[in-house]
Amino acid sequence: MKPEAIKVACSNCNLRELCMPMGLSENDLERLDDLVTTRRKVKRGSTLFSNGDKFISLYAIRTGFFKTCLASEDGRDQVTGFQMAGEIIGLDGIVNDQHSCDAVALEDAEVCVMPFDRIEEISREVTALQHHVHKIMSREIVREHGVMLLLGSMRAEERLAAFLLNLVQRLHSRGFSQTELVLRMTREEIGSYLGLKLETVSRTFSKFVDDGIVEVKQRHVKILDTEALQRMVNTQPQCH
Amino acid sequence: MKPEAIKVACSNCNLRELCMPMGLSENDLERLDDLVTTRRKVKRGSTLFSNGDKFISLYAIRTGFFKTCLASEDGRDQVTGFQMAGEIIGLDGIVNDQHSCDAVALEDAEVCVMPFDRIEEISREVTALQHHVHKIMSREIVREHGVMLLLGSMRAEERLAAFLLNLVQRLHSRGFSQTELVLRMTREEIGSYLGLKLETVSRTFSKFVDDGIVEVKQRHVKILDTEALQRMVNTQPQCH
DNA sequence: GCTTGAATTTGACTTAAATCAAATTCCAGG
DNA sequence: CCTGGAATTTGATTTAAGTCAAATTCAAGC
Repeated sequence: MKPEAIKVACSNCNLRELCMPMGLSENDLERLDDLVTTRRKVKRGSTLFSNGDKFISLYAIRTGFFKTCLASEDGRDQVTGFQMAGEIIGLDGIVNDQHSCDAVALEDAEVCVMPFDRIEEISREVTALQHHVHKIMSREIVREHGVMLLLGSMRAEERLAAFLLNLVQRLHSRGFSQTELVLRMTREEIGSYLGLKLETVSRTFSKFVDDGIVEVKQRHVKILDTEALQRMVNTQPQCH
Repeated sequence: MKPEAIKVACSNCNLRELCMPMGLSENDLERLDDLVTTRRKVKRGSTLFSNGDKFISLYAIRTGFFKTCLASEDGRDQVTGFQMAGEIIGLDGIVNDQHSCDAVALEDAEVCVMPFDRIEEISREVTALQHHVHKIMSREIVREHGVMLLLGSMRAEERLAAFLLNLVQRLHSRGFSQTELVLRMTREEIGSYLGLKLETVSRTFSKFVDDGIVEVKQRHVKILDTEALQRMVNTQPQCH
């Protein structure tokens, strides 16, 4: 059987509660199955879409891990987010009918391709989907507000603490450990996301290790003191 | 005649091309007039909505100037954006049915109140509106990407240059000067948005004045050398 | 199992921006 | 018109993070 022939069905996808609206009728669920036309595999290191590409579809990540990044002409580079299974990628393309960032797979990945005109079409009929799409976009806006807070007002340690907590929290809601994780990205990519140089990221990891807050073995991180990380994020740098 | 009795009509609002979809039939235009239930005046310094408020409506700014800001419990504060006439505010509230930031008027303002359930209802019937809503949200996502780039990788001068260029550009598209503007916000608010302290903002303004790039008289700014500002933003700090 | 280049860590030093402090300017309200 | 508090500017100093450099570890491909 050729890969394309495999029946793609959201209705029995195990990520449904992550990427699809809940509490739908049988009938609505069937309509949603029409959303995904195909699946697409993306090899580690290659791009799902690039800045300037025509925008046609949103993508639901089935497996794998992505980064999205902005690269301005002059060589400035900014990772704008890391996305994992169940998350939706490509929203940046809607405004101008073309993507405005690159989506790069940080490990072999597979995505569900959802043509946006279909999303809009079915949204008009299935209210729950319509609302869900709005929520997904709003969630992304709120997430970015959080990143702005991080970049605009936190110190290096606080940024890395917030980053680690965010990652484990998302992994945990996908059934993984609350305390252990494998980083899919380099120190440089973490740095780009957090507005820090890779050396600073490395040093901050080392400091956390010294303080007994985490164990780090390469990309393996074990969090020993979650509360210490939370205190860092929630506590305003002491005003003496 | 009581204020509420004034007929609210998007169909002949002079901001239509800014906040509403283009190229609608007569019929569709009439439907859109149902979007705005009331208008609301917001005095300078008071809030349109606050973090935690129940989310009911989006707001189209008719007149005035707003800032949106995040205030975490610990006193950290981050201005996430400045909004002017024709822009839509409140998108952050959709995900969790409550607002996650404060919207504060920086000058006396008036907004069109658009209950979100109506927006969704009419979106189902008027395709152009549906698509327009998606574009507005996507635009906000892309704008925030730009802010992340700014906060994550630019130096103070570059940030302020980008900020000024963005402001005049938006003002210009509303019919104002390309070179002169009145800042509606304090140095501290600019600093919060740009991830800088107010002293740094002030110093950077002074430097621009010394360099003959702008004239600054309090909140009045006259841009003398737009290209110099653009070069700052577009040029990666020299790698020697 | 080597080898080679990439990723990471660590150290020494520099620097941009923060901090602290004081002077000045500007309005808004009496 | 005056006055007091907020906003802004400017200076002196400190500091967190960046830069440059070198050593080390790791992992992929031969």
